[in-house]
Amino acid sequence: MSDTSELAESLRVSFETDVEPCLGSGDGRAMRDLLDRVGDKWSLLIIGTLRDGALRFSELQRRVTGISQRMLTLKLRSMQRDGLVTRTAHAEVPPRVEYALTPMGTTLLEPAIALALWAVDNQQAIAEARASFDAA
Amino acid sequence: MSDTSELAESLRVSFETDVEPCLGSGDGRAMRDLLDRVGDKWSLLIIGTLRDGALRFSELQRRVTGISQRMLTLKLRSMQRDGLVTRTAHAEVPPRVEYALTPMGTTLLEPAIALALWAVDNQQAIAEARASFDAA
DNA sequence: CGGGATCCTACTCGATACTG
DNA sequence: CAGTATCGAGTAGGATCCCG
Repeated sequence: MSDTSELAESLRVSFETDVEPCLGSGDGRAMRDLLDRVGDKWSLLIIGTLRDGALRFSELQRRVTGISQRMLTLKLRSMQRDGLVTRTAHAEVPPRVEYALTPMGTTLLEPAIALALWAVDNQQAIAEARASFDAA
Repeated sequence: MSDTSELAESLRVSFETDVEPCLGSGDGRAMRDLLDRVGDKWSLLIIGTLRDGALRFSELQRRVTGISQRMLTLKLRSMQRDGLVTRTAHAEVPPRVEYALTPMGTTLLEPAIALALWAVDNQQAIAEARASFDAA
């Protein structure tokens, strides 16, 4: 596990000019916008599911366990609007619609994976912290 | 900008065993837990604000623009429970309470910064994608 | 100063039913 | 198959007042 200083050092030049106004103090517009978009229950899971290539609507719904038809529609529409996914409708019977990540959507995959790894690495520590906190 | 394959390659060993069940298909328990914790409107902004060291409650509220007293209290309590921040109350008059990141909270800073940088880098592209989508 | 207790609103999300 | 439409419950989050 590398500590934060390594990354922080490599990012020092851009850190104060770019991150300061968005992650830390101030209004954090960019960060808040991002969280409004993909900080919800499903968006990152959908993006993760699309990482291997295009999928049709029903296949997507089968893989993202528990998502309702409605939410899948809504989230896909929103992500399409933001330029994160493409929607390709094939004029056939029965209809076939495929969704895929755009180049920009793919670049989001990188920090998303980093976050997912953190989640996996620390989920047990968090559970323990929780338990000991609740004991008091 | 590096594409995703570089990181994906360096993480290949753990990717399928660790990320697969959480970011992509399946129930995505770890990822969902993480989003439930820090995927809200304020948590990551608070963590970002604490990156330079301990701050008192009122100072925190002044820096995280727009947060209500209530939400700051709630989020800090939740993050303390999860072992992400520490709360130190000094027995003085007037009372002084300081919050700081735990080591685990600091490690979360790393992927959080990566995400913040992505947000900054892509906010304009997203705004443009939105505009052109709405035009149709 | 650093909260706790309440009240209230707006929006999210799920379930269900219907359609091209 | 891939949606759209509608309803209803739950909840995040803001405003306000009070307390040690």
